[in-house]
Amino acid sequence: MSIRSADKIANELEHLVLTGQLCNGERLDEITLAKRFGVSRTPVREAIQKLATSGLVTQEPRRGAFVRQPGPVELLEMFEVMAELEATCGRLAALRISDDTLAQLQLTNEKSQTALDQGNVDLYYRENQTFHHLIYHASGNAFLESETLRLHRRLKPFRRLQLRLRGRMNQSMREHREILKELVDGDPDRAAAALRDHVAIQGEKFHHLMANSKDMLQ
Amino acid sequence: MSIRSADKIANELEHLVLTGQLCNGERLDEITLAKRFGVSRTPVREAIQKLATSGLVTQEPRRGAFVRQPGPVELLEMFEVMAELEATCGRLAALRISDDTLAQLQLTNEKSQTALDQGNVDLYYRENQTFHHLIYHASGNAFLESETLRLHRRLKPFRRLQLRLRGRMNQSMREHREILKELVDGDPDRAAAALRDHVAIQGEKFHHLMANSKDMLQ
DNA sequence: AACGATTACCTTGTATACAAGATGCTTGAC
DNA sequence: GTCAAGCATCTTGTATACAAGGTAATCGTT
Repeated sequence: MSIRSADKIANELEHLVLTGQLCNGERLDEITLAKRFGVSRTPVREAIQKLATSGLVTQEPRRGAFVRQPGPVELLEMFEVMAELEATCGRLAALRISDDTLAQLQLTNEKSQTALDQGNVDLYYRENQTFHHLIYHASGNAFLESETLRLHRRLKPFRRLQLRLRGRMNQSMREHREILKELVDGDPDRAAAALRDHVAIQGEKFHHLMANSKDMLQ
Repeated sequence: MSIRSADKIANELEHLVLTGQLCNGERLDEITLAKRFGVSRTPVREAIQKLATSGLVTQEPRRGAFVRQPGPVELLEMFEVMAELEATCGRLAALRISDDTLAQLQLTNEKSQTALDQGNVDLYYRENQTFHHLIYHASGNAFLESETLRLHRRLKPFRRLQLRLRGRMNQSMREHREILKELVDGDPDRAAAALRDHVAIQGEKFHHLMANSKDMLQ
């Protein structure tokens, strides 16, 4: 963790946006935030600009920064890209993954199954995340890993929602086992396809969610 | 163009880094840069932080920001990701591209051929860029387009070098024609493969360049 | 003479002061 | 009563002042 209060504030703000405590379109008032965090405007400004470059807020000159939640179209686009990035991770991982990492994936899947049996969504969610992160890392491409992590992080709040759909956790679990199987077999194309489908389905499920409650994220 | 001098300075600095006028490891002194641009430290700081989030410089607390050119390994990793992103653009474009855009691609390729015949590397480079950007856009996924453009921009200085290798322009031209053919045919997998190979070759060529002149980028 | 500690200076990080543009309210005219 | 113009106020953008930590040089000791 950095010492810079600007960085701490950036993380705080990011969390507030991602968890929806700062709603879409809301203006980030520098003075208000400065008071809230007990600092001057300077670190707040730096934090806001950091969020701006990662796309969580838009800046209009002399008017301020506004929270910018992606709309339905952009979200689907992001899931589409996410699917491809994960597919790529899977393709490379199939070629490069170590036995040790395969064992970790196996263990993670077993824990996921336990969580599923208990109906523990939060635990499943965490194990699910571990599963994916292990694959990113197993790609052996640190740049790919960081870029994929970045988008994963960005989609986190939306990804989480769809897990609560009826039967989605079961389906997700089956997909994870399929993915692991392809990685064990070392088949790059099939691993890529399994991961692409797995993530694409998340996008579709999310689409369904949106169709049913348009204003959910407002 | 933004009015904010911070943004202008960020663009200036980015250009200086990408063109190598600010060398790897060099420290970005806020005071020096402020004098150089005729402003105070504030906009310079904001500009530096913008570069930091895009990975062109690293920041060490209380020590400053340092230019960070990617090393050989990271560059190859970036080319690997670039190849996949472009492949994805190609896959989607094969399904979604309009006749109008196909015509533009055709025109661009003809101009490229002219440039090649004249041995005009700069012109070929520009037409090459247009060709790729058209495909990004034709993917119909604005998020994918912007992410791909971002990485394209980041790799620009390295991509450019390999065009000067003997025979590379001719090979590149053939690959472009192949890509266009697959897009006309509307075959997503073949279009994706053609683009992936095209970019992967750039990475390989670049690898050769590096092997021959290790200190080229210092 | 070499090594270490202390100190002075320099740089970054933060706070505050100032400048300039945008918003919104008030006031006046129709 | 309504609309518009002007002005007050508020916010952002920039400059400067202050605080704190890091670097390096110097001085003292062994």
